Amino acid sequence: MSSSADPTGASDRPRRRCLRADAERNRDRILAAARRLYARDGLGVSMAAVAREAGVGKATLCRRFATREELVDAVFADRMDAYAAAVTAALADPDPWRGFVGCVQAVCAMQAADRGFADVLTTAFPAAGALEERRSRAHAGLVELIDRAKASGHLRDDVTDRDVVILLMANAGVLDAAGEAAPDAWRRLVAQMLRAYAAPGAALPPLPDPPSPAALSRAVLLGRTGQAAS
Amino acid sequence: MSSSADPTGASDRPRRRCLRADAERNRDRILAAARRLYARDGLGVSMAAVAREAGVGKATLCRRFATREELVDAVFADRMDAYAAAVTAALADPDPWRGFVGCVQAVCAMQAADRGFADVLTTAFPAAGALEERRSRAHAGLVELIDRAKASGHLRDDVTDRDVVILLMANAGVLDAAGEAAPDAWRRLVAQMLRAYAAPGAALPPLPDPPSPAALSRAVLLGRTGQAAS
DNA sequence: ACGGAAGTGGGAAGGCTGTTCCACTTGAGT
DNA sequence: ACTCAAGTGGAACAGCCTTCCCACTTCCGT
Repeated sequence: MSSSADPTGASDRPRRRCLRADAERNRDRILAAARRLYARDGLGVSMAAVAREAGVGKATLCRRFATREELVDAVFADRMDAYAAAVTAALADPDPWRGFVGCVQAVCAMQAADRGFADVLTTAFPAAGALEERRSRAHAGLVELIDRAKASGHLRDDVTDRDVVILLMANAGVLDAAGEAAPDAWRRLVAQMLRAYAAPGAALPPLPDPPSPAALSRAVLLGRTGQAAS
Repeated sequence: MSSSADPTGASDRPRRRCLRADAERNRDRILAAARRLYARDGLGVSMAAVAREAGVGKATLCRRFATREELVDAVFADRMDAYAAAVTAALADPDPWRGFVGCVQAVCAMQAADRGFADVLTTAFPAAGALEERRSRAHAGLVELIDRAKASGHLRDDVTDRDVVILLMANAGVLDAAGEAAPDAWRRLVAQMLRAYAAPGAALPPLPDPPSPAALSRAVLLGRTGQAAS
């Protein structure tokens, strides 16, 4: 034990110092299963369902991730990185307004592609370490992006980063309510919102068509997929 | 029995022909309790909790309202009437654009005042008879209101009734995510959205201040009150 | 190859939910 | 007043979730 190379990394990490090979494999299976279920059904999925999907016992899941928060934290770390990357890419755009528009669209698209991520973006957990740290880093970039877009004159002066946070919350609501019956409703929301943000004269992407009346009323009639509100 | 006056009305109604006095009282207590709980916590409240709050047995509740849908239908009938009334009042305004703005604000305020109603507006139940009928009537008025506002030149031509439905969904999402930490965040969303709807030159209400960064991040950190998403 | 420790699954316990049944109470008509 | 059906609450049931424990398996270092 003293001469081993400790292949997985530092041994001074408080928990999960060095997992056995099969345990590591199970951990990955759990993460993959959770990612799949969360993306489809949101964060409400039960721990038991994740264990079932992963093909491991409930005890295994509970030991590896003591709380749902820990699991969520591990599952969405890379998604949060993608968020930060989108902000960084937008900052690299020579046209700040175009960067801002693309960034907002990209993040909202990420929410649409992953219901769990939509929840995560607007619902953090107090103790969620890694996730929270990444989010705040991305947020700082967003503030910078907004400042530059304002300076360019294409983003209205009274728009703030909180407006974007509110948009993310709103988008989550649309995704939740529209569900699969009107999977593109969110695009309409985002386009309208960008129109509100834009200073007169700023270039705007074309407004996508709204969902058909039938699709939207089907969405309303079907209601939120699971939980019937709550 | 043959000569009784049947005080409550027609005896040919399929269900609930004529409740005994104490039963009627219990029914009212159930409705009041449900109204209270739904307004505070949304439609996710369990039937058992409603029965507990009303001080009646679970069986009584289940007999009176066989399904959650039936209960919701009865509870929100009057709220839906208020919605229809808001549309009617807006139609009576000589300035269609002002009527439209006031109506949107009023309905979103109703959502904010009653989380259950916010859910109901975007989540109908297939068999919800009375409620659904009222909603569609109100919606017809909304379409009329939109047409008039467009004709007045103050509402953009490409805005449709589906945009308003999407706004209601979005608003529900903001209320859900912002919770009590940022109880006015929805006003900002609605104001921005109206800015997007407005044709150049249309009069707009002043943009309310966004929530403080602290309040909003507290909201994000606290997360959705109950159910943790889904 | 082998022994010990790390890791495993399933079952038990305890908590929710919604539903159904049944012995008792109570209101209302005569 | 008296009676009987309408109405009641609580117990019992089935189903889900989470948590914990324990006997068994599997890996890993020597």
